[in-house]
Amino acid sequence: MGESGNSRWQRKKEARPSEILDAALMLFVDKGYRATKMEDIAQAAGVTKGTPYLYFQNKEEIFKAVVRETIVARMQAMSAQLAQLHDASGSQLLGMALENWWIHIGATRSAGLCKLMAAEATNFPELALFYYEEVIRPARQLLGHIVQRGMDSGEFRPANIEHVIDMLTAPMLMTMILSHSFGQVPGCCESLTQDPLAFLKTALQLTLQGLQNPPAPDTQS
Amino acid sequence: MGESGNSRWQRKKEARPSEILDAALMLFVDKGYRATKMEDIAQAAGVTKGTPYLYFQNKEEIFKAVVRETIVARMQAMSAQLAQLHDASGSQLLGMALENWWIHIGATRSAGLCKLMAAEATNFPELALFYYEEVIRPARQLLGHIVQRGMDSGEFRPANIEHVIDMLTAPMLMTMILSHSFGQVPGCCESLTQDPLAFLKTALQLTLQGLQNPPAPDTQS
DNA sequence: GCATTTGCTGAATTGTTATTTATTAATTTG
DNA sequence: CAAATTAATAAATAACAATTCAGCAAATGC
Repeated sequence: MGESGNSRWQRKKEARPSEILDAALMLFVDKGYRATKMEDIAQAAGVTKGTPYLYFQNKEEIFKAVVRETIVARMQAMSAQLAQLHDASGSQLLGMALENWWIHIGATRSAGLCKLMAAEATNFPELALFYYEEVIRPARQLLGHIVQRGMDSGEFRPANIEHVIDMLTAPMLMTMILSHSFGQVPGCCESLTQDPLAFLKTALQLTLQGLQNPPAPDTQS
Repeated sequence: MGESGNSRWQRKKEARPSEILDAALMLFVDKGYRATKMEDIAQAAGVTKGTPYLYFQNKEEIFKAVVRETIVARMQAMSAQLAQLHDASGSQLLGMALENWWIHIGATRSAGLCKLMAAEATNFPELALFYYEEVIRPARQLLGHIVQRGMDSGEFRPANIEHVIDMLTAPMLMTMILSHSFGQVPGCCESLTQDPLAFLKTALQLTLQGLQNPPAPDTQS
């Protein structure tokens, strides 16, 4: 098997797609969708310009494949895992859901894809729709089910479900977005939470505290 | 004075800069920084490609001017206004600060600039630094002072100031970002808060409730 | 080894866009 | 009203980047 520098290239039909997707993930997270050049992806994957087009229709399909292989796959695993726990309380389930999201997505490269989509949704509406259907809707649905069941069982007091989902979601989203935007720029770092997980836990506690049944009359109907 | 269609163009040395900035604001909010073409700005301002270069060095300077004329100017006004109120409680001040931000920035086109900066910070680090110094740092400092004073006076219990700022900020940021990303894409709208101000008020109540002095031991030191 | 297949290359094509600058024409001035 | 001034134009420049495709060379089979 030829070493690097020996023959001009290697034939690797099987390995190419995942090599290309790995390279693409890295670059998309680093530079965003538009700013990532096909040639850069090719080079990072150890091939030349034309090769990615032998395995994927175009840049857009590469992006979709990356999202499927990372975020969608992990979401499904998390979802299945939570579905097992029929005896856990709503608070416990929400805590697990958010902590899992943080561990498997928020704290990984994939979080960069979440930021990327918020960043470029308007310029690439087809990608936005894809991401909405595959990621945002299922994720919100999962949280919504947990909250709804908690309200039905009397664990949580009645409240606007969408607002509750937004509240559970906002700290996570902000953390993912900031750490992949200003957090990457030298000189802007001061404003970044040094310990994201601690912040997320605090935020969750606060929201759950306000959601618990007895207290004050404030959340919308 | 020639009407439109009469002579090929009008000379308006005084009015040009603001016409150009108005057009630029609209387009930046709509398409983002990179995707906004100088020629589009020119056309929207009723001039041709070359003209903006007579009044501004380049695209970057146009963007900075837009941010100064909108967000920075309004922040200074809000800041000055809050500085007057020496008798208000911390909760009141925070409520006013966030509601003002929503009214004067969050609910206006300017919110699109906030989203834009989060979106493109990594590709345009110089702009990111400018925005950080002119907007993010002052805004966080203002909130930080209010929270600090509230903690000193005993109104708020001790907590990690940066975390509190993040918590106050996250719902606002998320609302501004989502409404200018997925919120603009037909088909993604379902997930958007229909009544952002109601959501923001709910979120603030919840955070203040957790910050008030007596209760449970949860926020970090 | 030789012929065939096919993974891969890289030059060419097509399209985009920030910025410069020579030129044009509205306005001003004397 | 004819110079002089200068706001504005628009063509040219200089990149850059997605995608295509004719041809090359690594595998494979015989």
